Amino acid sequence: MEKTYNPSLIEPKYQKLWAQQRLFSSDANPKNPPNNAYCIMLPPPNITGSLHMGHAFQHTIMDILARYHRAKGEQTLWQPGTDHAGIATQMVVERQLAAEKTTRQSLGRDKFIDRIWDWKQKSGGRITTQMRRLGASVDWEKERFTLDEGLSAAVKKVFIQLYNEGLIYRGKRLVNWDPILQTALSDLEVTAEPENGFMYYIRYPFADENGFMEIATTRPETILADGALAVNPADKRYKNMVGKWVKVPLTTRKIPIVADDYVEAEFGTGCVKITPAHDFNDWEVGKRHKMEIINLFSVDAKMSENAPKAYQGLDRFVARKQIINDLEAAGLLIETKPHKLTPPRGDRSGAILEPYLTDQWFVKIAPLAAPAIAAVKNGDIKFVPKNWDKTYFNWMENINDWCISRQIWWGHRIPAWYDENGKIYVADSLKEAQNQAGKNAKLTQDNDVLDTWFSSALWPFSTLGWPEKTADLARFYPTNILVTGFDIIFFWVARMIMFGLKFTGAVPFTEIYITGLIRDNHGQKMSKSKGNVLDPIDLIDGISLENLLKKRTENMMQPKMQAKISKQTKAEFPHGIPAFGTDALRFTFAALASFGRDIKFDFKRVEGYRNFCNKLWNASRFVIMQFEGEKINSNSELSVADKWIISRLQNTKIKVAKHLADYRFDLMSKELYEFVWNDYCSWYLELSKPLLQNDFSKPSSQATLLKVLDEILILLHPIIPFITEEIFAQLQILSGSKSQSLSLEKYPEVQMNLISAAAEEEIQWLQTFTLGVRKIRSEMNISPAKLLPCFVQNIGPREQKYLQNHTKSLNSLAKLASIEQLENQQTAPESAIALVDEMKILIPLAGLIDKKQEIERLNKEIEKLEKQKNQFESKLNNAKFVNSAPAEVVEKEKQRLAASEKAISKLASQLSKISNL
RNA sequence: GGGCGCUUAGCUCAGUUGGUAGAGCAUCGCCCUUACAAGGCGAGGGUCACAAGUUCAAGUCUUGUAGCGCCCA
Repeated sequence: MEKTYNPSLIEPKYQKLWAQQRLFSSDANPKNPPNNAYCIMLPPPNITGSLHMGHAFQHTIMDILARYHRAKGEQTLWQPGTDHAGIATQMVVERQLAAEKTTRQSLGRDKFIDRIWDWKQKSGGRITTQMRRLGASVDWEKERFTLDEGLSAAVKKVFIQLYNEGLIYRGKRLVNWDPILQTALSDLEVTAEPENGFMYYIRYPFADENGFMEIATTRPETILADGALAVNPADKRYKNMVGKWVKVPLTTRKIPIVADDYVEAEFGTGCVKITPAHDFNDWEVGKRHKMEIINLFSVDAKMSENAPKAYQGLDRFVARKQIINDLEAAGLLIETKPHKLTPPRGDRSGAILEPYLTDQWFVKIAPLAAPAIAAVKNGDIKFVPKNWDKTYFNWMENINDWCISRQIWWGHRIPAWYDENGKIYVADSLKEAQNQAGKNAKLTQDNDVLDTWFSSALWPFSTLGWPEKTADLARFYPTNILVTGFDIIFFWVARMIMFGLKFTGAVPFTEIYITGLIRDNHGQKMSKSKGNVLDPIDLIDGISLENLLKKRTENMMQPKMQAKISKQTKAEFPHGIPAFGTDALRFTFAALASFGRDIKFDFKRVEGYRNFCNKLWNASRFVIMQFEGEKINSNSELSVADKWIISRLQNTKIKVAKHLADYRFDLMSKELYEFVWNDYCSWYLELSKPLLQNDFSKPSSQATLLKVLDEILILLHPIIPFITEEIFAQLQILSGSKSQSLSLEKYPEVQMNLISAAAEEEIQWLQTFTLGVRKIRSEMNISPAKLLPCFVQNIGPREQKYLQNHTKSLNSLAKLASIEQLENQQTAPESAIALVDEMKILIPLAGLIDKKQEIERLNKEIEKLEKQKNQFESKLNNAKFVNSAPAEVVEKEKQRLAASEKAISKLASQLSKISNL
């Protein structure tokens, strides 16, 4: 084996091996009845995307679960695939067309869609390639795409059924309209951040008398489509105005003043304009008061023919300027004040959205939401951590109908046809629609496609072959757990639950693990525009500062930021990023996976876990070196040290299993980290060294070294599959066996009979002994290489036995020249002292240790013990404590007091002894 | 405005039914000891945001205050 762990030599090997051997096929381990199946659905990544830290994090977690359950012998399917991402994908290809100075319109619908498929062929699914680098043990043979034939059939079936049940309807509604993409968006695709804008104060002259009403608005261009002015009915200022009419500025129209509770008297002037066609609230008010509805804009947010001639064809913001000028000229503009507002923007295009009146398709959501709420309330589905159910309920209980039509071309085309009279026929095919409409009807299909999330909502069962009754569906559905981020609870999770229950009658998954969001080391969201993005592949392979800078500052939307980003990057990564390897990155993700909602990612952590891999690597080297040319005898009698590490191993397995069951991957990885580094490497390997020198204890040490390492590898394999696979292969060479892969090894069971309290007590004694000597050595500045003589005194039968068992080990661990026993009445030489329970360890000062220093050290130690003693004493002197605390707690406290008193007296007598010398 | 959450060592975070506050990194010593300097041995470092309450006992339970954050409207 190489002296240093080098992931780049290991990882490609096993990536290939796993793929070639089809080790992660979900057809392995089948049993009938299918009571041992385990299934995770990969949240299908967007095909335009690439693997980011969030993916890598979630994929690591899913992989740990998949590998663990597979090793437990369950028939495991981790279902991969990608999402067609309607708008995002269409934008990518439209941008290419723009570069070629053409448009999708001039290309035509069919050619455009062909073009997207071409693009998908070439560069789509970049994430799936990267997933292989991460070691994701998905079943690639089952990979699906949301526009696959089968999945498309499922979408159609669902649409038709919902339509026939009246749960999908078409209607003229205000929707969030993106004037750049020229499509409707669902509520969830809208973002709103505070921005600087203006509040305009405007006069509306009364129609039949002198004077004005004054209103405040942030959108003066919509004046032209006003349906009324409104005031609060309780507002005394305007009591007499209700029912009067005003002239709409810059038009010839007149509108009434109405009273409506919606108006807040304290806001602005207390009088607002109502524009039913261009504001969601106004739409409701308009309906209540039966107002005229004027649609002022065309699809690209320019003034339509419904606007006065002077403004027709103007962009909305140009029109706003013009209208303000005209109002001012007419003396109707009172003032303009700066104002913070939160305009709705499209999450893809960034355009300010228009509430826009169009015909759209909607899912009537309330009847679907009710059972989906119940499923979580009654525990059929559990959120992990539990608190997320509140977020879910909060949204589900206030849910609006879902606008599912999009005016784009890439996606599932809506299976609806219209005849000349506009009558709708929803059907599986044109032929079927024609059957419904009659031979003579001339049918045209709806141009729109469905929201991408409509097909993703079917993912857990459509990927398994639904609506066909496939074996996979029977075996793997309902799936076991969904792993995803809280940002898509509404977009995706809730909709899967609704559709899953509706169409399969069962929940799509029984647990939902909500991961935190990976942020940078300052807690900032990672984003291209902030220039703080880390690419998981760069952490694996490493990247030079130069390339990192290039990556972070290339194609910036705001070139201003470039200098700042360069500076930050140089400060954080002065030498770029070293290659840490996949395993180190995966271990880091596991260690970070606590239940917090934000995860600050510091690349220093990766370094630490890379070091852990190196530690494991070198420990394995040590083990392998102990066997060169030797047979392993696994039937020899175990030493106490052997029993101890095997006992510790059982405890570790118990804890690992518990943490996995609780989805506490952070605690799971910490447990393994500590066991491997502390118990196995720091103590057991060191303990084994003298035992390996002795022909009697050697065979059991060899066997134990190997057995424990072997189990360590299997336990760690779900987290760090590559390095463990490589070490396993090395051990295979040693033992001459020929297992194909570590991932086929059975997960080790806990063996309760191997837990030995006696061995744990004995080794703990040995550890305390060793630490006591080391502490003296270090505090007295004695070289680690110097072998020290040592006396022990006040020895009971237990100590007698332990000393007999471990003299060699103690000599080796504590670097002692000798351990001599003194009778209690014998006087020891002038010494530094350490205690192991009742027993004294004495290290003679002679020439090595400064007396003054030892006095100081003892004083410090006694002071510390006194402090503790006082705490125990004051507790025990408190009658209330003694009377009300459980007896065992009181007893424990008494023991602590006694122990500290004994220790103090021993140290104090030693102190006086050497002080008097 | 409604909902959810956070505040523990310099930094990043654990902390089980309340019972002597922990880890990694960073810091400071001493060591190239034959698995590992990506390492070994040892050390220092905390009024658990603040206040009140419940309790024999509060980082942990309750209420309030301050600061920060996210989601929804």
